[in-house]
Amino acid sequence: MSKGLTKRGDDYSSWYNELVKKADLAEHSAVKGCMVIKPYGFAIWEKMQQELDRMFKLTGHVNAYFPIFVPKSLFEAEEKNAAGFAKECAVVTHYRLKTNPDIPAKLMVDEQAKLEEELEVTPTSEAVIWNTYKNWIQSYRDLPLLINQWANVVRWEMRTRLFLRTAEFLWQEGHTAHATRQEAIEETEQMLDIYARFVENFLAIPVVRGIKTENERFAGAEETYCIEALMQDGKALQAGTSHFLGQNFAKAFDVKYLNKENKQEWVWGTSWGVSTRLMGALIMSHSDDEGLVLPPKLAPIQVVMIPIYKGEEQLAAIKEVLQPIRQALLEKNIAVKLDDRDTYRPGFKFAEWELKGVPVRIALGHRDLENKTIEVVRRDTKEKQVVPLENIVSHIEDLLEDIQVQIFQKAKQYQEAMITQVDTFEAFKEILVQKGGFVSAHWDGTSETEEKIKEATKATIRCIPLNNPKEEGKCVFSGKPSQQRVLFAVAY
RNA sequence: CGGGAUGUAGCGUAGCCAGGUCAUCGCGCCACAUUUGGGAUGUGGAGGUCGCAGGUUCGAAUCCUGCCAUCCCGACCA
Repeated sequence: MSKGLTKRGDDYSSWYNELVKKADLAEHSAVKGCMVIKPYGFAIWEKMQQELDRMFKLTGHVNAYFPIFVPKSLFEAEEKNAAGFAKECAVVTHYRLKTNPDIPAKLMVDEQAKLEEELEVTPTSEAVIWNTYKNWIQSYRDLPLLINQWANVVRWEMRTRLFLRTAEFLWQEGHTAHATRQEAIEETEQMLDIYARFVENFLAIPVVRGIKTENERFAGAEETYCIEALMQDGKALQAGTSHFLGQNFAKAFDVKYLNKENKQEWVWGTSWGVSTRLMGALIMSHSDDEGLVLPPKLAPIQVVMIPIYKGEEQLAAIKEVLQPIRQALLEKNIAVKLDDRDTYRPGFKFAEWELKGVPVRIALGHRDLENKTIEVVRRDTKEKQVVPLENIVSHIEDLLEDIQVQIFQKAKQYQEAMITQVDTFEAFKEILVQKGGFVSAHWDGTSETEEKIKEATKATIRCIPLNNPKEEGKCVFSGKPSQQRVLFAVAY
C-alpha cells in the first residue's frame, strides 16, 4: 500500500483517480475507456444492486434480460433516440475472424463474414425492449408491464473517467408500459422518488430532484426527471434519471393495446436508470485526503478489528476477547473483518483500512485487556474513544447508525451552503468561478439562452427543481421575464 | 476527434536532447532475525521483450515512422 494520496485541494482530479486505484475499486483495462471493477469496488456495487433491486421489487417490478445487440433498423425506429445516441454507438459488422495467410498466428477479419445488417452494441435498450413489448402487449389486461434489467451498455465516449464516464458501464434500466398517460407519469415520478430515497438513505448523498430542460432531456422522452448531486469540488453530477416517454416508443414500434371499450390505443412508456456512475458519486461525496469514507450501509467491511500484541501468547489472549465480539457482530448482520495478519504492523493496518473507507475500526491491545476496554475509531471524523468492553456490540451498532446519519448531514450542509441565489449575470459568473456549486437564477425558458450561458460559463441547467416556488423575476442573461429560478452548475 | 503531455519491474522514478561498460534509485515483493498502541529495522535475494510494431545503424530505452493506452485542455456527453 503506497503512502500519500494527492490532496483534494492540490489536484482534485488526481486525488479521485489515485483514490479509485489505491482503494482497490477499479483500474484501467487494456481497452480504451473501459475499466476493470475490482472485487472491493464490485462489492460496493453489489450492495447498491441489492437494495435497488429490493426497492424495485417492492413496487411490483420484475427482472428480465434483453440482448446487448440491436439491429440498426430497429435502433433507428425512434428517430430522436437514434439521433441522440448515433455518435457514440459501437457497431458490429462481421461475425468471424480467420487466420492471416501472410502473418502466421495473427488473425484478421473474414470479409466473407460480413453481416447483412450491422448490429449496434446497444447504448440503451429502449429499441430492443419496445420491439419485444409489441408482442407482449395486446390488451389492457397486459398492462402495466413493469420490467427492469441489470445490464451493461456501451457508449463510445470521447473522454472517459473511471466510474464517472466509461465506454462500457453497468446499470439497471427499467422499462415500463402503461394504459394511461397519468399512470406512466406516476411511474416516472415513483421511480425518481425511489432513486432519491436510495441515494440519500444508502449512499448518504443529498440530491436535488428536478426535471431537465429540453436541451438536457433524454433523446426520445417527453420529460426527463433527474436527481442531481453536488461533489466536493463544486461540480454537479447527475445521479439518476427517470423518463416519461409519452407514446414515442409505442408509436415507433407499433405497441398498441385494446382497451375496455374495444378500441386500439398506443401504450404509454417510461424508462429509468442508474449506473456504476453512482460509485463515482459515492467516492466524491464523502471521501477525504486519507482515502475513502464509505457509508455503513454500503461498506463491504463495516468494522475492522485490529489486534495489537507482542508475541503469540498475547495474540491468542486478544483473539479470545475479539472472537466473541466478532461473532456477536456477525449475528447482528454487521460485516466485520478481523485483521490478524502478522506480516503488517498496526499503524500500517490503520492507514490501509482508512484508505479503504471502513466505517469503524476497533483495536485491542494488552492495555485494554488489563482495563477491560477497547479502542473504537470512526472513519468519518477519525474520532477515537476507549470504551468498556461490556457494551461494545451495541456501541458499534449505534456508532454505525450515527456515521450513516452524520455523513449525510455533513454532505447536506455542504450542499445547502453551495446553492447560491444570484440576480445578475456578473454575480452568476463570479459565483461559478469563485465558489462553484449550484447557482439558482432566473432563466427565460429558451434553449438559446441556455446555450449562450453554457458557452460563456460552461454551466448548464442541471434541473428545474420539483416543487420549485413560483417567483416573478428577470432572466439573469436576457432580462426577459421568468416565472421561477432554475439550478445551474458546471457538471461532470 | 483537435491541441498539449506522458508511457522504463507491482508503484514511483533516473537515463533520452549529445546512440556504445546503461538498464538507476526508492517503495513494494521473497527469506531470515529482531519487532508490533499510527504507514518498523537489519541482512540477504528475486523481479525488466525500456507501451507495441516497423525503420535507421556495426550497435537503439535513447534517433525516425506508425499504432495503442493514460492524463490535462477543448469538442462530445441521454
